Amino acid sequence: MFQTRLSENIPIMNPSPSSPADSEPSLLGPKLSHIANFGRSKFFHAKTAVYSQEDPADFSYLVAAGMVSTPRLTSDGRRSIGDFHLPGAIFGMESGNSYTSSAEAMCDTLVLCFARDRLEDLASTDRLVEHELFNWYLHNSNRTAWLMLLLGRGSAIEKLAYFLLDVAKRVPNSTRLNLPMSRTDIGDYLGLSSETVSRTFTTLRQQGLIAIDGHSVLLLKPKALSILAGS
Amino acid sequence: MFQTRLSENIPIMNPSPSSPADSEPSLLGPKLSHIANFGRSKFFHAKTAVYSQEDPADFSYLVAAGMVSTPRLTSDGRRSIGDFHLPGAIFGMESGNSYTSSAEAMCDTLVLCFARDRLEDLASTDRLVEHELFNWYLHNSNRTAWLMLLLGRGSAIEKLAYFLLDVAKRVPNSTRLNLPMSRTDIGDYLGLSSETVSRTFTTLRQQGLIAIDGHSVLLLKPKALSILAGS
DNA sequence: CGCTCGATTGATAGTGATCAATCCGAGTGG
DNA sequence: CCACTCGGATTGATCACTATCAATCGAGCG
Repeated sequence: MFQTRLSENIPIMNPSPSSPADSEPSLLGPKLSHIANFGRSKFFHAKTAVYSQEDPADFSYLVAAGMVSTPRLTSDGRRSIGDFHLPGAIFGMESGNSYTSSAEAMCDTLVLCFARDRLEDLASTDRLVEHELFNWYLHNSNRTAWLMLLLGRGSAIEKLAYFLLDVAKRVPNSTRLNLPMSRTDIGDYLGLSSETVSRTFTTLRQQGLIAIDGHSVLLLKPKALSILAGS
Repeated sequence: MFQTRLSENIPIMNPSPSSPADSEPSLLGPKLSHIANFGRSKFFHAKTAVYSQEDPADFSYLVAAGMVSTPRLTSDGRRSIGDFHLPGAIFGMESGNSYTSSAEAMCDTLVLCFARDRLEDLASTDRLVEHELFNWYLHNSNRTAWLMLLLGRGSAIEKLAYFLLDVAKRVPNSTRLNLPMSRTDIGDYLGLSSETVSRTFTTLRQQGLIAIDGHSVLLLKPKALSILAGS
């Protein structure tokens, strides 16, 4: 039984609604609802690993509820988080035979699991699967392009403003965000030290743009934040 | 006639060799040789635009010879180059209806051109096309993940060492690289100012790792460079 | 020959990393 | 129920790196 307390404010993905294939792309990104039909659900407690870097990449995953991060370690000990995957996001697809990052549940998390060869077969035979996957990748490459600009050129405050708005965009109806990850995790995502993340949060709080209560962040002035974020 | 002087040392893509579909992925990345059969060739002189940011994204492109950069401008005037596309690379695929970056030929460049709807039809009907496209995207998301780590955490010298090796990896048999782009372009790719790029080049030269002659760079100690790049 | 644009080099300042010292909250055991 | 502990968060002080401003150089070109 999966009756575990899921992190509040992390919405459950709407379970495979019979929506038409070419529904307009929502703010949450292209839906993977058709693909979802073929997954096997699997539950992970907070702070447990879904898989580890270098493991054979035999499965891909779709987040149904919760949050998964994909941290990557370099030989010299530096750490980078590829993304924080929210409900509706797919992760764990690799071009090589082993995972190039690990994946861990940030909070209690439910995922759908796909055997790699089976998903490849599906994509070859089921046009809808292929379509959803490809749309997802196109959408994501767009997101990462802006993130790269931010990583290379953005200041700490711009990075954090962007981060908050980006998360807000991906969870529906929410100016109150639950951020179960640590400051270090956010820093490893944005290319900042945990101290700078902390300092920048307080700056935003002092400017009245956000309110912080533990791991819950209230966006008080989203418009001002989006000006800071530069779009 | 396209008998124009192409930038030296920028190799022509091997024109659709009748290699099997599942040939091992080379260092240059997955081949798009099957897709190439369906493109219409088009030539661009150095420093001319293939398309502009905001234009309707009706075509995708495959580089046959030369080099194309995809710079992106923010509302506040900052600039970021998504990638330098070398022979064999595909660019201009968008999830939305308009290009989110522009594209310009760095040197005299030959591309193959694909109408968007036609390529989508092809991907739906031709399994090989779908396979090549998807492999290409998986391969690329891997590359961008490492680039993001570099952008967020790397020092100027690490970034430049990585950049040189990355280009070298994508052109065959070459420790002598032709870099037709400006220092500013390299900086906008790596998140550095043009001055820092220049200074870092001289540092690498003074350390005997590279030799510079105009826009041609000779990699004298690739091994030392790869240690610097951290992989 | 002189113009122009990019590259290089120099000097300075700003931003964020780093090192270090509390602080806080949750979990633990008495 | 309360002291204790431990990991993460916050705040402070300092330093290194790179952006920025500025000057010079050099090559290509009219």
